Amino acid sequence: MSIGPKQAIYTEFAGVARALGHPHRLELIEHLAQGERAVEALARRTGLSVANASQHLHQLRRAGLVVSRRDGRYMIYRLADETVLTLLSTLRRVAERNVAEIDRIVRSYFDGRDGLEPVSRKTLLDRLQDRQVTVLDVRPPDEFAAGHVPGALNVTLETLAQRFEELDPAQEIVAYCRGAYCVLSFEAVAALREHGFTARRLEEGFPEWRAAGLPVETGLEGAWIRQS
Amino acid sequence: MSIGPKQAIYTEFAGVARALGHPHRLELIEHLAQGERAVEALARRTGLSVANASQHLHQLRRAGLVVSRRDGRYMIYRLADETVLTLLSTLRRVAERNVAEIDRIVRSYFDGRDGLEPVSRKTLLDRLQDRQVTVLDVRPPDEFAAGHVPGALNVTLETLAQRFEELDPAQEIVAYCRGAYCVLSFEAVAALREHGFTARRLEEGFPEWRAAGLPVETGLEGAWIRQS
DNA sequence: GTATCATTCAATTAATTGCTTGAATAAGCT
DNA sequence: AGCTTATTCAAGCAATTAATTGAATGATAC
Repeated sequence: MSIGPKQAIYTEFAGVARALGHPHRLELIEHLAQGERAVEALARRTGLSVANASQHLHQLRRAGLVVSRRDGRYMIYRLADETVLTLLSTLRRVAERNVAEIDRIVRSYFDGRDGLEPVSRKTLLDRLQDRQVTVLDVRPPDEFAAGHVPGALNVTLETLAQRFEELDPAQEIVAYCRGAYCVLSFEAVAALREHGFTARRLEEGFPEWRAAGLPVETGLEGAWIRQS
Repeated sequence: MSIGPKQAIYTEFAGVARALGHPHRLELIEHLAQGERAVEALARRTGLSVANASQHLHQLRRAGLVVSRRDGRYMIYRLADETVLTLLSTLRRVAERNVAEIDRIVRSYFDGRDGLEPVSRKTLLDRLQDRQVTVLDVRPPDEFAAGHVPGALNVTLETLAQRFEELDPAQEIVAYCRGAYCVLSFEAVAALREHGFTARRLEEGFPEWRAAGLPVETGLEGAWIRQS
């Protein structure tokens, strides 16, 4: 029995959805959202074996969500285009809204660490222009160097813990990292609050900031510490 | 080994994506986008066995994409909320843009039947207000009755073929049905063009029209035929 | 050429998915 | 109560998927 064109097209749509249907692949996409990466780097950062990462990347490529090119002996993967991020963000919104389990996980892991609403991109942009805020970027230095919110300080949880006194207690602090569910920004906010700072998280991560066309700064200038 | 909160949340996201990862479930959602339906009605319209449809609906419900309530001996399913349609629409956009196979299918099945760009919702709305257009709704009468583009005529391909002479050849015709890939609207446009009419498809279906907050008319008044 | 490194391929295993079939619930009708 | 209808459950089978392992390919460095 042959299928009609609608079924054929829906099969392709389903193929794309399936490609998003594994946590490891979502995490690979999260890393690719920071910039293009080779297989081994992705495997290391996600904790997957290289062969396993390679196979997941193939599935993403077959679905058209990522593309690859060879550079010497490295195979460089990157997201196919910016609509992939939009799709992921929509998936997140629908899931947060309709899956009770997500709310439960967020509460049990993060509650008490972040009782306040996260800061929206627009709010942060406004405060940034008035220099009313200190921004912390909790990602690894190479991702920070490839692009970050202008004026942001790049810190690890360790360096942060050692250098609280260098931060201005009068100024609100906003922390962000790769995406909405980065544990690091939750931890940073929790640590800051314990020390009496006013701290909140940015609602999403840096890829969404850049995708929204907001200003981006590159380089390692603000690694630590540039007080505004 | 235990997994962190991010992995746990990504597992939930992946679950939602997986629920969209089967053509039958996408088709079930397409029908549910027209309005709430009982299991047997969905099974009949999609050509699935009742047990099979029931199981697919359970998966959609587990993922939070649909909800159900009992009404007498019927179990009525409906989309969880309007964000589900947004997600589907985003999935469509990403897939159309990045999956070469979809372009191939569209060409081989539909090309020659629709060389022209489809009409956007906004364009149709403008022309509607100037009464410059005849709108055809190619869906079954019950879906038409539950809501349609104001002034649209509800036709089947059969009735259309018999009553070309009742249409005004001077006026452009726009046809639509459930979604972007409804074969019926392609067929209707093809038939109309063969008879010398200027006909195009609406870019998407009625659910997207309604979701965009555009005017909706209900009832069977325009079943056939109300010349403007 | 040989050695080395990054990636992919191929084979295997365990787990999951999709579908069918027939029985079990659940609600309404007479 | 008994009958009918709508839906779900449970068992079973074929097909697919995820992950591991070790071998094979492709490219650079010596």
